[in-house]
Amino acid sequence: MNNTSKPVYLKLRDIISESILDGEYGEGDMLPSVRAFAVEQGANPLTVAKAYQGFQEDGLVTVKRGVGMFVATGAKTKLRDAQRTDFIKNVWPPVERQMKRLNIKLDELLENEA
Amino acid sequence: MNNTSKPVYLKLRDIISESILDGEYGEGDMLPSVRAFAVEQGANPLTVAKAYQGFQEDGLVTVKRGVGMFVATGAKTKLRDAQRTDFIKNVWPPVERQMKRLNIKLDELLENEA
DNA sequence: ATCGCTGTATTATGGCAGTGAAGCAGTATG
DNA sequence: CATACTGCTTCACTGCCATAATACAGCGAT
Repeated sequence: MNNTSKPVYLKLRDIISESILDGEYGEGDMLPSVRAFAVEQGANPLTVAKAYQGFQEDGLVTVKRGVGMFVATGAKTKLRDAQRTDFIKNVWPPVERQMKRLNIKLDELLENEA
Repeated sequence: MNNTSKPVYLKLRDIISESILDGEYGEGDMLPSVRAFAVEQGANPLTVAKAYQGFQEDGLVTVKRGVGMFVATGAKTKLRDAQRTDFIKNVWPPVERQMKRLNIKLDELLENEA
C-alpha cells in the first residue's frame, strides 16, 4: 500500500503536523513525551524521537531538556505556510503532469464525494 | 528532492511507462535492450532488468528470449487504465485531503500556467 | 557450427535507511 | 540527595537498493 510502505517516523511526523494544524496542540502546549507517544502509537521511543527531531530543527517546537517539548510560538502558521509551499512546489506539479498524461479531468475526482 | 530519492529501477520504470503512453514505443515495437538502455541511462544492466521485470509480470511486454522485449498488444490501454485506477485510488485522496487541510483552492494551482 | 546479439540466474559486496535496546544527561519536585 | 520524569546518545541488527563479475540460455545471420 501507500501508507504501509511509509517509514514509521514519517507517519508519526504527519500525525503531529496534523494535530498542530488542527489545533489539538496549541502554541505553548507540551507535546506528549517521547515514551508516552511511543506507547500510544505502538512505536519505539527512538523512532518517535527521530520524528520529533525534524520539528525542532525547523523551529516548530521548543525543547526544554528534562522537561519536555513545547509547540513554539507561530508554529501553526509557520507549519501551514511550509506545507503550502511544499505542496505547490513539490506535490502538485507531478500530480498535474500525471493528470494531463492520463487525461484525468477534475470532474471525475470531485464527483466521488458529497 | 522527490525524484532524487526514488530508487533507480522505479525511475526507469517510469521512463518506460511514459514512453509507451506517449507513443514513443508503439505496440509491437522492441524496447531497448537491457544493456543498451543501461548505457543510455547510465545505470547497471541488472537494474534495468529489474525495471523491465515488472512489465512482463503485468503482461505489458512480451519477451522473446534471445531477441528482445516487445510492447504487448493492448499495452498502452492497459497501462493507461492501471495508472488511472492507481491515481484515483491511491494518489488523489491524500492530495485532496491535504488541500482541504491547508485550504488550498484549485484556482491557486491552475493560475500558475498558461 | 560459429558469432553476436538478446534476456536471465548466481553470488557477493558496499551503502544506506529504518528500527530497536540500553544507558547517559538534564530538570523539577519532594 | 533521591526519585521520577524529561530528551538524547551510542551500538548493533535488519532489510532494501545498487552494483559487479561471471556464467548460462535462446535466437538469427553468416
